[in-house]
Amino acid sequence: MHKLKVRFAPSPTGPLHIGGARSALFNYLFARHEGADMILRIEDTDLERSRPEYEEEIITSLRWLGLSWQEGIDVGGENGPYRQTERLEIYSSYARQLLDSGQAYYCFCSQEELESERQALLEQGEMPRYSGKCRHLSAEQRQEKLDQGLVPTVRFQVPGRKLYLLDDLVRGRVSFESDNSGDFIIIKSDGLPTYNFAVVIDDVMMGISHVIRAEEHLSNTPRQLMLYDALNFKRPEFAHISLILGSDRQKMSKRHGATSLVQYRDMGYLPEAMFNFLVLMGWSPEGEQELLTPDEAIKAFTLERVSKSPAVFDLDKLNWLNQQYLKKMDIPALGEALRPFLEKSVYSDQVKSLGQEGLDLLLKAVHDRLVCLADIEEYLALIFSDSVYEEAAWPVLEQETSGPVLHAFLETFPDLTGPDEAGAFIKGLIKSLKVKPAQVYMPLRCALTGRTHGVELPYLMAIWGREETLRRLQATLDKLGK
RNA sequence: GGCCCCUUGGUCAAGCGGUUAAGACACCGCCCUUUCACGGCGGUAACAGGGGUUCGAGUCCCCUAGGGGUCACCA
Repeated sequence: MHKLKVRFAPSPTGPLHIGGARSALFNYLFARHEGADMILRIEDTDLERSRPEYEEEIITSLRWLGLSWQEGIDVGGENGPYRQTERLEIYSSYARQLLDSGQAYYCFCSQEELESERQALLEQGEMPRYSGKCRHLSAEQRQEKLDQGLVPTVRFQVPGRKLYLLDDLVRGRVSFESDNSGDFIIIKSDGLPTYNFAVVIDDVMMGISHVIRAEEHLSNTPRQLMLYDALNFKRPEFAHISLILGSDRQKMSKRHGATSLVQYRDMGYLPEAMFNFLVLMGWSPEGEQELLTPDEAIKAFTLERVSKSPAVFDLDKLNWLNQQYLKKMDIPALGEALRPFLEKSVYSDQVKSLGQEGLDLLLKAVHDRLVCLADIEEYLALIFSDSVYEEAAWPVLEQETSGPVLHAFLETFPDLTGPDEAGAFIKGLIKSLKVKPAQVYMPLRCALTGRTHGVELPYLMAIWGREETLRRLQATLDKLGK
């Protein structure tokens, strides 16, 4: 029994998409669970759209997620090269083989020609597929075209009336009729292979045992099966996992918000949370566990438990997961994770002036409330900029009991050293004034921040110190005219 | 339109012939913390429809409807 092997084979035509990340992740989980190897291959045969910087970005994204692979573009391996544009001789030699055995032929039809044929068929209500008119060109005709300077494509000759069966590891048995597909191009006029051709050859040459990919490739699979047969290749196992949809049940796209992994990273989602979230999209472990470490996911992952139906991307759940992971961090780790966000903040200078002690206070104050790291900015605004009063703050401030409370605070608030003292002071105030806690906390909060929600007041006071705390209070009192 | 796939609460989902149809997110309520939040407890809410098969169907089969994917010299 050969060692099992999987691959993730993105096109460097854009940043790594959520869906692509999930495909990569499932390959990774399968590989780790089975003790298989994983390959990272770059499918860059679309010269127009492929860009080296996307290749970099995709690798960065995969690493950020915590994935690793044994062979591939950046780590090497004995089945390279791992970039398709560096394997062109391989594809041509197999194309040659199909040409020689009569299973493929040169096609001289121009793109304009093909387009108008397609339109004509469409108008007749027929389905658009290649007519096969270059199929039977004689050697002379072929030479004539070549002499005219026409550059041909190579088309695979699809066998007629043949049933192709696929026993997909997640979808079960799927069958296709060969007649539904016209002769398709395997080598483009620029000499590069098309996806369906290159993917088959690479998967075989690289010893891939399991092709785990998104469902959008399911209807490509019959064409690939034809190629496996024509080339006398042994087929790998296939597993087509369902798509991730936007909230309107359409394929995820820009208008659904952030779709790439780096965007989520930059918003301050933790890789562990993203990993956990993605694992739960289209797969579930036995039992009721929702929070999974990578090792737990690896241990539990099997293709049998992969869902057939598409999953809608649920930002609420991601947020919840992220918050869970954030809360699990200790203060130093949180500070570390938050550092880039603090550095690029408009309040970065104020944060620096806080010193280590003040920073720790700040971290403790926001620890339980952050949903994602980028949220820190709104808390920094709360602390470092003048109050922006929200509508709901005024009724609180205008309550009958609020005036006396605020004045009492103003007159007796001491110079203090930490949040515990500040908390004790507030409690004392409640006692001496004989009012309900809410009648002290809420007006104070509104007076100091202009908001009805926010971090713990004692922490705020400790961070500000006496002078700043009272200045804020006075500013609000001035506004109230009291 | 042809072909292919999918269909359990708003969302993720468990279920693989017999269950009061789990759990999680979101939402709502209560409690805790003498504030907001965090946390705890509880609640609302689902087998797309119709035929079969079976003693018995969310689970198996067929049809209908809905959704999605794909039909490129893109992958």
